Amino acid sequence: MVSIKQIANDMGVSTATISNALTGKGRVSQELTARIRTRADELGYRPSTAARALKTGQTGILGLVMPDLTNPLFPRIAQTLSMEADKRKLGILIADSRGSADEQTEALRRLMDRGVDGLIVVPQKGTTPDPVPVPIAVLNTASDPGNSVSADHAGGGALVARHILDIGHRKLVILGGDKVSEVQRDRIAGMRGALPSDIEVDVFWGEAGVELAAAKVQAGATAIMTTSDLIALQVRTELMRRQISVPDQVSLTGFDNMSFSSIMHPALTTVAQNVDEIASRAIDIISAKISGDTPAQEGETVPMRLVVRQSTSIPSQLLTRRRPQ
Amino acid sequence: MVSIKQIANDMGVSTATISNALTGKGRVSQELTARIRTRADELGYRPSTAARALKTGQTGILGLVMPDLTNPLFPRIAQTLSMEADKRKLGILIADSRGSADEQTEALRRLMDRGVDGLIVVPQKGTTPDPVPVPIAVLNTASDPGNSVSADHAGGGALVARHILDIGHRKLVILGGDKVSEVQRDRIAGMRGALPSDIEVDVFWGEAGVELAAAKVQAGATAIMTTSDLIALQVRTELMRRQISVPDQVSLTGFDNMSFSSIMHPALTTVAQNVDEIASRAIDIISAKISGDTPAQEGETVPMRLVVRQSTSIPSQLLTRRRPQ
DNA sequence: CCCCCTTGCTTTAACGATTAAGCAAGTTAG
DNA sequence: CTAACTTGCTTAATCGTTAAAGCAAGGGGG
Repeated sequence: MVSIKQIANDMGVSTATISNALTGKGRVSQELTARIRTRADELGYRPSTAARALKTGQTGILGLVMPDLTNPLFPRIAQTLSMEADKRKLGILIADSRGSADEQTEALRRLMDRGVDGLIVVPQKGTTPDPVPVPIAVLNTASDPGNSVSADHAGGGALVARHILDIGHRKLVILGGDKVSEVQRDRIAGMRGALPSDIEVDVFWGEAGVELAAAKVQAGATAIMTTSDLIALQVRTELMRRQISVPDQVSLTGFDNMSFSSIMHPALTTVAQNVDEIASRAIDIISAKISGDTPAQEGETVPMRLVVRQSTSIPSQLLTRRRPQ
Repeated sequence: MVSIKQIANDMGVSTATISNALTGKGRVSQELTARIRTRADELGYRPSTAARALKTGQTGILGLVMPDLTNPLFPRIAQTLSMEADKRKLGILIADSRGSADEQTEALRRLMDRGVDGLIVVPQKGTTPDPVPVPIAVLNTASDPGNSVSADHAGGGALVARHILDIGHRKLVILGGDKVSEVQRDRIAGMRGALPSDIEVDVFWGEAGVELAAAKVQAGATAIMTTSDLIALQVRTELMRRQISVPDQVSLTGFDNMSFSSIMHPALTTVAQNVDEIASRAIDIISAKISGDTPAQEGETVPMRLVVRQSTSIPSQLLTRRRPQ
């Protein structure tokens, strides 16, 4: 590995001048700067991040903590984050907070020990990450007071609920996955908030809820809104078992626009997060905090987008009533 | 941040002794070592990875390069890798080689610049990562001469083909996603290798292949084997459009046992990778290489596992022929 | 003509750890 | 009793970079 010292010897100048020329700081003549740059390239000089980190106290590394790396959203977040980080010459060190809040604390500690300049944390459901001595951006949901940026989950819930109302459904089921998740609670709160009080609606949770929801359809409900595409797919399978057709007999919606939701049958109406925008803002926020600025937009949410596909349609009663006319 | 120097001053000994006591090297009395350890804990001492990296030339960081972080397998690889790495006190820096071979080279360079001790690379389809001056483990497939560890994709193909044969299918379709992918080519080679020569089989590729495969079913084929659950789901949707039922009229198989394959309808017969084992071996190999040892098992494959679900069954001709008896 | 400022470079001291070499005291062997 | 070794510590150099401070030479203002 060629160091600044070797370039200095090679060119007969001091290491300080090399450093100044390469970083653009200090005072070095244009001509010498150019020569140094050229020579450094020729020699294949690559600055030692370790030395730089030691001297400046900055590693140029961001820590990313996720509750479960197998979360289907993780890849998309990781990818956008990684691109945005590249642009700013930052690296991304990942850590899995696997299941527990304790593991989350452990993960934070490990990343801190590695000297990360900042942290991006998607908290465990129902937890608040411990305070840390480095800048942190929290990706959760608006109702979390520590939230730095997130999708407007409540708004997304409202979007899908209004869609279901608009096409004529009046007897609905809402199905959530995990009551502990603030995100899912916000989604459901958004749905409920968009429904007038004369709409009949049941809310179920978890695995057991899948059957309850299907049963409710047999008792007259015409639409099931879930908080996740994965749950929607499960419901779809249960409905199939009971020979209830989607969307003819019941409309079905998901959340998050996962890979399979456009290719399953029927293609699933869902609500998409603008993951790019969220990741990009997260990096903006954390970068600003690292530079000591007050980040603009901290705490704001990013609108969600309704993706209407074939799993939702006008309730069959309306159709049959309409047809005779 | 408390440094070794401060502990040294605090306790009236030299920094070398602190370092020796804490790392277990050199010669320090048991008693003093214990005292130093205690005091270091009290003061909340955390070694500076930057200083250590600078002096020793080792960062304790592994680079993970994937062709597409949104690849559904990525989360599982990342998670297991991250757990195994934790055990060995290693960190994982991620990089996306987004699409092109050039980007892959770029990603490698970025990670190298950060001083990673080793690299784990899932190469871009049809490419070989450039040679790098650090230990590298390649996760691809057996037919890649540079492969360090991977699932036995050909073996997996053979497993699923034999299953289809066993239950009585004689006219088959194989459907691949991308001809450029060595992984998919190996899977298909494995399928074909397991089929006797009197079996009728067509091989199609890509988007267009989905319709061709469905058409072939209408022309008498009774089973479709795909190289990915995602493709299988697409086929399933196309079959539904043509009112061909799975598995009554045609059996369908996927690959990779993705999140949705157990909950779609019908639940998909597929072939699962032992991702844990692969990730764990990858870390073993890279760790061995970093320590200068020759890794055991390099180049070996990990067996795949057939997961039989409802999407495959005895061909209907056999059933109808059998029933009258 | 002298003082002061600017420019362009060098000197020097860090950052926090590791590690080879050194040294004093105590131990063992012959 | 002395030479040689062991034990337990210290000294000092080093990894590669940055940055404050210093200094010589040239230029401009009064």
